[in-house]
Amino acid sequence: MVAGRVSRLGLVLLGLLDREARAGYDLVKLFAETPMGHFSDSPGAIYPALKRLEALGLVTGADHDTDAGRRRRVYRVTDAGRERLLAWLRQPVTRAEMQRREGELALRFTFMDSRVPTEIVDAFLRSYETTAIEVADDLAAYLDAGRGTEHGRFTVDLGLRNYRAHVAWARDVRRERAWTLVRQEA
Amino acid sequence: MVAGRVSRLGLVLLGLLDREARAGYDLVKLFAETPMGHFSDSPGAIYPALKRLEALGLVTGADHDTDAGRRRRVYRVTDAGRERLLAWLRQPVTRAEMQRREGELALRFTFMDSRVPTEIVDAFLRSYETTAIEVADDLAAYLDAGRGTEHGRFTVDLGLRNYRAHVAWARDVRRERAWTLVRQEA
DNA sequence: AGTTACATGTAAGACGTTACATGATTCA
DNA sequence: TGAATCATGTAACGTCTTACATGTAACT
Repeated sequence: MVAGRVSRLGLVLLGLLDREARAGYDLVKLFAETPMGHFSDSPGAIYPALKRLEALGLVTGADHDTDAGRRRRVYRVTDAGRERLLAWLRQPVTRAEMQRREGELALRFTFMDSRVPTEIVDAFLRSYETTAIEVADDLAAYLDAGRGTEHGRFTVDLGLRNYRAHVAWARDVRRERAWTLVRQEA
Repeated sequence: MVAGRVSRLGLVLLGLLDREARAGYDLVKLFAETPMGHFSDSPGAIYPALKRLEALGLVTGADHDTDAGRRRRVYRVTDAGRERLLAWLRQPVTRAEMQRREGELALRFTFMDSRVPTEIVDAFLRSYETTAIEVADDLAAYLDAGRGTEHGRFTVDLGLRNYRAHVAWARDVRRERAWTLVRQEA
């Protein structure tokens, strides 16, 4: 295990690079275009993040000269980087994480493709669903208790609706996965 | 208008202090207990933020000695602070804001209590609903276009469900507001 | 007497935002 | 030739996180 923290942006970059080797500029464009968990599409964030990943030995950058002599530094994930990425994906779903950083969990799911063992994905979705249920129950209890201001309660209600959507999502994805697994076996 | 940026945490503190004068410790506890848009309940964030607000002249802190000689620095919002808070609440709802910082908008609604003119609250909810519809439509279009990986599409689907919940929420809140207004007139 | 809760703060470090700088290439 | 795009970076700045420090008061 490599020492040193990796920021959320770093982990996302790791996930993207694991799929396909890319240059920093490609990633900048990618963030600007895709409607994902909204990250800084600013080079001032991405280039330093890539350098940090390289310093930790999680990615390696190689200067490729394109057809036209333009320099491009293409990064690819190392074995240690792949390990680190998997460690991130494998992390259990906690309430703290779900409440603190909405979207980071979904992001993890995004990177759980064919390389990740099915059991890990299943475990993720199961714990995602149960955790979302817990959080939703908490919010519902808060509303039942009748605390907070009127608008504060409305805001909590919005959170509650969101978590219910999370629950339904996890359930639906699991269902769809079960369905495709059955089809594959047939 | 006071110059100088105010962080999101700063704005939240401003909103809370506008309601009721409090000491830093009260705010620390508040964040630790309430299930709101998840902020750092760490003193290392809150105390400096209060000092920044004070330096900008948006709040004033006064040392009160409690019954028992324990020192407590109680902060209250100044006129300039109230102005700044209102300016924040009045800001139009933009797509960028909705996509970048989920929850900040809901936070704004939380602080729109009786002091805020009804028209502003109505305008907020209306633009909130239309903006959420726009964003949801975008995500739906992305899914229709069939781009992205399988799991990436699932993640976008989660986002879509969330935005649909936002739309429904805004609609319901508006409806309920209309209802209570009718009751008040009767 | 020792632990918990009250209450305020500082210091180090990491990270992201914004803005700027640089230079090559392609296209009008 | 000039503008837009490609492509990589740096510097300043503010803010949050984590961890630590300090001291009082209440409870057991």
